[in-house]
Amino acid sequence: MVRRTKEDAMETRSKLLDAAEALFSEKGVTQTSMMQVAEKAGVTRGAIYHHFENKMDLIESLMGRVKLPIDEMREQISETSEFEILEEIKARSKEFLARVQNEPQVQSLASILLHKCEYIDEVNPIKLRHVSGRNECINDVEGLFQKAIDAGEIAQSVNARTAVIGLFSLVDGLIYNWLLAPDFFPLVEYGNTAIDTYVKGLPR
Amino acid sequence: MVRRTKEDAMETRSKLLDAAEALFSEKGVTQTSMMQVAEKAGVTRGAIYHHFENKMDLIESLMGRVKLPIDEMREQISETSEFEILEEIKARSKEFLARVQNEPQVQSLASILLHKCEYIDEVNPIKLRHVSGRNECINDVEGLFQKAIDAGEIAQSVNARTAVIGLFSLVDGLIYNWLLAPDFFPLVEYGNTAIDTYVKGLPR
DNA sequence: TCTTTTACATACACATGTGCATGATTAAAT
DNA sequence: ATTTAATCATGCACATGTGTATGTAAAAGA
Repeated sequence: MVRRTKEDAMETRSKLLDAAEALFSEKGVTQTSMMQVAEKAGVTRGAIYHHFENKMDLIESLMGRVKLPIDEMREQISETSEFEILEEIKARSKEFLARVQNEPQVQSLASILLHKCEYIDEVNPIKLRHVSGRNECINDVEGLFQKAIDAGEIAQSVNARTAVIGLFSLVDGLIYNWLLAPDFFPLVEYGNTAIDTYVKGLPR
Repeated sequence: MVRRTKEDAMETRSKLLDAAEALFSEKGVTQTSMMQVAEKAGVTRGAIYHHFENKMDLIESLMGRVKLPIDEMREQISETSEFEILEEIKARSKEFLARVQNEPQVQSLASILLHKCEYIDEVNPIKLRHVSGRNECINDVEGLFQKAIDAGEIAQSVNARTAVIGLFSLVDGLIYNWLLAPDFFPLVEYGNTAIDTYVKGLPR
């Protein structure tokens, strides 16, 4: 194969990431070999090891090129207003579900994160990205809940941290179960109802 | 090694299952080799292939020897009463959480199911056990919610199926996140509050 | 134009895992 | 007491995957 231009190189890199993303989300991370990724991308293994150090590095690049819903949620929350905070929280949570359902790439990455990889040790970049992003977002939303408490939208008896973890678990669980069998229920429709139900159940 | 009695054989079989359970939940299914399982059990690979066909069969036996919370939930639901149905649902859900938190073996299996294996194809016995048990349980609890609607405990506007899926997703999400980092929050305490909040939010 | 470097392809060495066949010893059956 | 069969241990063949070293042709740089 001849040497390509720099733009061509970026294209092969992109094709490699696309191939890996598709194969990982379809067959699982450990069940996919570098050989298969290369074949799907139309190159040889040599190309992969030129662009990436190893499979771990490939995964990191794969996760890094997309802004996941959890990251977007944090940005939007930082510019939230002082009124109708609970409505804000609900809206952000619903957008989260919508992105997973409607954006194929987000769906693939979520599938990899939730079902197609093994969380082995703390060094695993997949787990790191998942957990760190989650923890920071939980802290942010906990702040929102506290503001809602201070503003009197919900009762003083509510513990902000408990409320966040319940909400996040609900969202995670919805996505988890939906990805397990997407035909089983409509994510956004059922999910939005569940979010409304949960928030409505918080003591006033 | 000398030939042992039949009881000894069952003990080695049991030791193999224990070793596999510990290693799988610790390092992941694919990252654990038959060699490592054998070593941990104090035997050689030959012993494994005498008792089990392959790794898949080993996993099936491992999952089969324990009654998971979801199975117990179904049994208890079948003998439920006609009154205070919502309380019944809440109680069963909380028991579910409590078993995961308090019983080490249940915790290990839940960890394997949620974090330490890859859901590849439909033939995978792990996925099969997880999904089939869940679907049947969801159907049962859906019946319970319908009874609660008919009994006037919650409004006619509630869709039983939507309500179940929300509740199950909440429970799954709580366990999922707790297993990810058990020190992050107390499962039973926060989980019970979340369950109460969700059920309380259902329209009356 | 000449040199260097990039972007891969090719090939090799090595490690690891699986499945099975075979062997050895003794409990269990007759 | 003899035979059978179970319970493992041992060893081999085979496949698969990884990482790297090397080769090569063209783009990039001087």
